[in-house]
Amino acid sequence: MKIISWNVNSVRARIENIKKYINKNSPDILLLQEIKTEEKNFPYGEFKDLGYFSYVHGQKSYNGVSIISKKRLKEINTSLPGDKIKQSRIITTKIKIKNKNVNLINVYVPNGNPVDTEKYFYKIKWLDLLIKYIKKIEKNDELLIIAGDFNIIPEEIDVHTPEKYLNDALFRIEIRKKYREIINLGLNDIFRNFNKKEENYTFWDYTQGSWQKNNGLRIDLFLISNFLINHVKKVEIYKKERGRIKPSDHVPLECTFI
DNA sequence: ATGGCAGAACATTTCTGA
Repeated sequence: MKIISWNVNSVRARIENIKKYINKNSPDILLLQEIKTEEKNFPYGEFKDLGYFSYVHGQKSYNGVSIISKKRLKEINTSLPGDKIKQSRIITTKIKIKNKNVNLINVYVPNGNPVDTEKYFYKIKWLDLLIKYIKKIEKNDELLIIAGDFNIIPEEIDVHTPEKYLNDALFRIEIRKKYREIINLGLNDIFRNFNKKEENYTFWDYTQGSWQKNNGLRIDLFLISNFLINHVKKVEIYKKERGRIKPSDHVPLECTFI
């Protein structure tokens, strides 16, 4: 089963690229972030024509997440318990892997810049609530796949110029500590189980020729429960998507389960 | 150097993003 995570930076602006990607790669489930539209304007028909069901947590202009799936899904949830701001940043469902129930969580974590502003404090709060949510699921002995745009650079090798990001909301020590808290709950940045090398990025800024210079960031991640590690066949960053006409600034991250 | 580019909308300007 191939699950992919992709911050598309507007599902409507990206629809032709997404359709081409689906036709070529045939993922079972797509976790999309930054769809930038409300449900009423979501291109349900385009996905239906390709044989997919769409589950959407939309918002006008900003944010928005969705799950696109070949199979019909159940138990869709679109809220992060305790979040009072209610931006559209999470959508979850339950799937089966190796006959076990797995909570599949699609996230678009707040960016948090500029630091020490309301936006930054919201990011901290949101991560705290996510940690609580994970703990609750684990208390019930259930498995987890959390994927999406984390807006966190896990380590120095995940950014082209770490020294420039020391006081950035994506890389500040305080934020990386929150990230470590999540990892310490028994989750694994599964891309790193397959690839330890630097310069593996999932995002390149539109400006300053970042793509041409490979000035990227690795901020899109699959975090999975320990039990699931042995059931992952492959994890790949589908980098070529960034070189297309009218690309998103993020590329798909693919995780294939046996 | 807070710019650069891209997308959406109360749209020819402002906001958000990372």
